Amino acid sequence: MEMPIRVSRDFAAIYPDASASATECAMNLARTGELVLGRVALALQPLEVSPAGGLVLGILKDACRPCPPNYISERLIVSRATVTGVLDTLVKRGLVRREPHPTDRRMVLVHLTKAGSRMADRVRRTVHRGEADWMGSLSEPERARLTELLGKLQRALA
Amino acid sequence: MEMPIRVSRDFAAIYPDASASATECAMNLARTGELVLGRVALALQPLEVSPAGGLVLGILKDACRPCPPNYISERLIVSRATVTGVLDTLVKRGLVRREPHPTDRRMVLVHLTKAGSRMADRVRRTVHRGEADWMGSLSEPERARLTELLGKLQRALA
DNA sequence: CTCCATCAGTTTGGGGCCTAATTATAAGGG
DNA sequence: CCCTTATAATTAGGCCCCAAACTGATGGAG
Repeated sequence: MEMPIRVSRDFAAIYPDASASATECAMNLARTGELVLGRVALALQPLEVSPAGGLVLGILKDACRPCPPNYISERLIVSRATVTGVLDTLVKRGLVRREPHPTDRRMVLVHLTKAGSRMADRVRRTVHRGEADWMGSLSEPERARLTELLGKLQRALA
Repeated sequence: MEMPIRVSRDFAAIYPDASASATECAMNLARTGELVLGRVALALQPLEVSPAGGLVLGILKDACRPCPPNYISERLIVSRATVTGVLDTLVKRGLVRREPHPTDRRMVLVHLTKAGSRMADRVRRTVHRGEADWMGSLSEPERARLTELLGKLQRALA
């Protein structure tokens, strides 16, 4: 497996209105993103929490108070339907509790349980330790440059 | 929404054995990868093919001959069970056909239909056009640098 | 006050992805 | 030749993700 992924030599001839450098960036971004997510999922496996579940716990922990699913959906940049599902599994694990909103009966407030609060901390520590570990192949200036380039791209993609 | 994603100022104090630059890279890699995949999925929507399905068609097209699912699974870096599912939907769309292997009865050979072959071409053209489009925010040297950094990281992550 | 557009959350249905277990076949050692 | 091990594909069960449809509840226009 070659790394990074490269397009074939005659790419430009086959796809005249494409750009080899753009295609290489895109393929490598997708690949690297998946590798990163895979590492995170692996690190979280012993905690029995999914990456999405871990992110939700973090959002609730940061908020310091119960939040409606709607708020979580916006922070996670994910549909409300997805949040419903993630919350279901967190509730099953006893990390989170759904309670009715005191005044607006359309809403639900998601509470972090004691166990959920502890788990949020463990998740963060575990994930960040892993990141520091496998990012060792890039120097500090390289990391800064990478983050900068990704930011530029994100502004174009969002 | 800030771009790129940045960690809070007191990150180092909260997570002593983590690295702020590593965490920022990881979060932005995950985010950017998802944005890229989202763009690809959006571009392919009119063709009624999923990104995974498009990749499978491309692999079969490149091979120039029928392939066993096992081969597709290795090229796609995805489990065989997943390939079974993707092939099911491609079969439903009439883009692909399963036939028994002539000598080894454990195996199946996946054939590209005429429609599948045409679709493989359309998918590639569509995706590459999109890439050239939204990668416009990065100059050629920036793209080269980004691909290089991603390659370095991939070697550490694989 | 009544109706209706809007909003929150869930449900439904459809993919994609995984691991583990299952079924069938193949191939090698005794 | 038989038995064990390995291999190919599928199935089962679970999570993540989405769009669209549905259910209540809210709140403003008339």
